[in-house]
Amino acid sequence: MSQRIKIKALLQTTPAEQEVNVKGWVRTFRNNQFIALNDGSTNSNIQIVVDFQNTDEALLKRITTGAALSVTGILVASLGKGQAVDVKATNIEILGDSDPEKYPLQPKKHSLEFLREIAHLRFRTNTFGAIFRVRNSLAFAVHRFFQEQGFVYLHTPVITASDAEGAGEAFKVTNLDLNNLPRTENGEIDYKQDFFGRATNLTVSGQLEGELGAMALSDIYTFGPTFRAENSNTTRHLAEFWMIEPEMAFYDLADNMDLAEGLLKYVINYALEHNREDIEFLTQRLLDEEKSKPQQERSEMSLLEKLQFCLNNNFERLTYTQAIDILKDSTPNKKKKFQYLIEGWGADLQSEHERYLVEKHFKKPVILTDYPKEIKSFYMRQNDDGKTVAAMDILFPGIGEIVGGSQREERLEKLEQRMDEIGIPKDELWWYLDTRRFGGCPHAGFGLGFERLVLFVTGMGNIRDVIPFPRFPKNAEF
RNA sequence: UCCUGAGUAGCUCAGCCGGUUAGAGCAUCUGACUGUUAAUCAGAGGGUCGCUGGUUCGAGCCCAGCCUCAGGAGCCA
Repeated sequence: MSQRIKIKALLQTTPAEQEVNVKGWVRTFRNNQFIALNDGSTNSNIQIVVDFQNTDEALLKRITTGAALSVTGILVASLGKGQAVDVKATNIEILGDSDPEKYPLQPKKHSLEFLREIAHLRFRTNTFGAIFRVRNSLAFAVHRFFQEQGFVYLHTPVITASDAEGAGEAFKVTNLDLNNLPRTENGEIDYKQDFFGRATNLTVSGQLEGELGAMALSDIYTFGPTFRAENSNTTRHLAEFWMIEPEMAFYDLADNMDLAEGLLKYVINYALEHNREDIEFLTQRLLDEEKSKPQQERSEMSLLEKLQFCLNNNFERLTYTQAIDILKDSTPNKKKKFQYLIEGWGADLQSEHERYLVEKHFKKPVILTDYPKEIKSFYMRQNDDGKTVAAMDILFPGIGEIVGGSQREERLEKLEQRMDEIGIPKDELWWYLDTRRFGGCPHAGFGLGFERLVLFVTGMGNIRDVIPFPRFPKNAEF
């Protein structure tokens, strides 16, 4: 028997009456004669032609939507119009039956909400097949980008003890008997008796540990899961998500921005080159979806055009102060259309303001820099004006903040002074401060939310649809 | 967590002013057809109307609480 060939390769093979073997899952079985078989290597199916008059009827009955088959047959030019080649089956083996009365996927359009409830099977749809092949390419491209530039992939811990980073609510990690918690004399939980001898949690960011690596290896990046116990119920947040966090010694803020912009363009370009078919499918999916919307709500560019536009244009770089000036003079601010009106310098920007800048004013990705220190983290380098820090946020259309980064404060005194002001315990972060004591140097880094990147490249609207098994409040199924 | 909307067949949805036996399309099953492209044609089966309580002679429909989902906001990546 012939060796199995994947459908992606088979579809590119010239038919010459050769025998082939394909394995995959039935998408549809039409007319008792035509099987659309898919193995996930591509969204396209191979059409299997069954000689139903000379095939056992019991076998035909078992060729149902979702069943796993091994088909051996002859590769021929198709007589039909929908495809170039067919496999004329000579032997069909049912590897796994699929009860059609119970199998939830039908050969029809399903809502994303329904598919989210059957996340274990949604990979078998065209949309999710495309999404997860694109996600795979983007992940691979991230590694390639950094590896090509000599960055070291550093694994930072998933379990951490520091609760001092201020990056959001953390999930507690404990081994204690929750029904019988040991208490101290004051009645507090006695974590000394816990597994690590202290309170621990799942990491909310690998940045601080990443900086330690950069202070020896020069350029490092992390790429791993991150956890936030925030009760966030939005299309842009997950309780478990993947983050890419590079840290670079001897980089300033401008170097940092160049790297981030370069990374985003590199990985988008990689996906366009390697997942053209999937991105074209997702582009069409979006166009079909928008047909039901009124004209004014439809996007000006298709997904494909948006991605290409992103590659061919420089991201707009401006300071927070410049952004405030633009927003203050903007029509929605003057006409009081913003829910939060921009009155002056110092206010945090709301989603509506970021959207205005990115989607209405500049109509391209925007990098905002030099925010007021009050609204940013303690580790960001203070600028000479005494008011702002060397921070940068990259804002993408439809997504909002996709990257958040900064030049890090390398001056021990300035860092300690800021920690005191905000009330961050210096003793807990003694190891972090040590890097400023022993050979501290200018350095910078950023965090890129991987799912937000996948959201942008696939054109999907809900972050829960671009990670295989999303974790969010009230949901940890699968 | 807050605001808004939704929850009726496996899926997508309709259901009038509270009134008799809750409907459609698709899917499924049975049969016909056999080069189909979400095949087509004919027929059949399929319901705890999210849950709990209340109002009423009578509730899918009204009221209260809860649960879940979606969109927006906050937190952020």
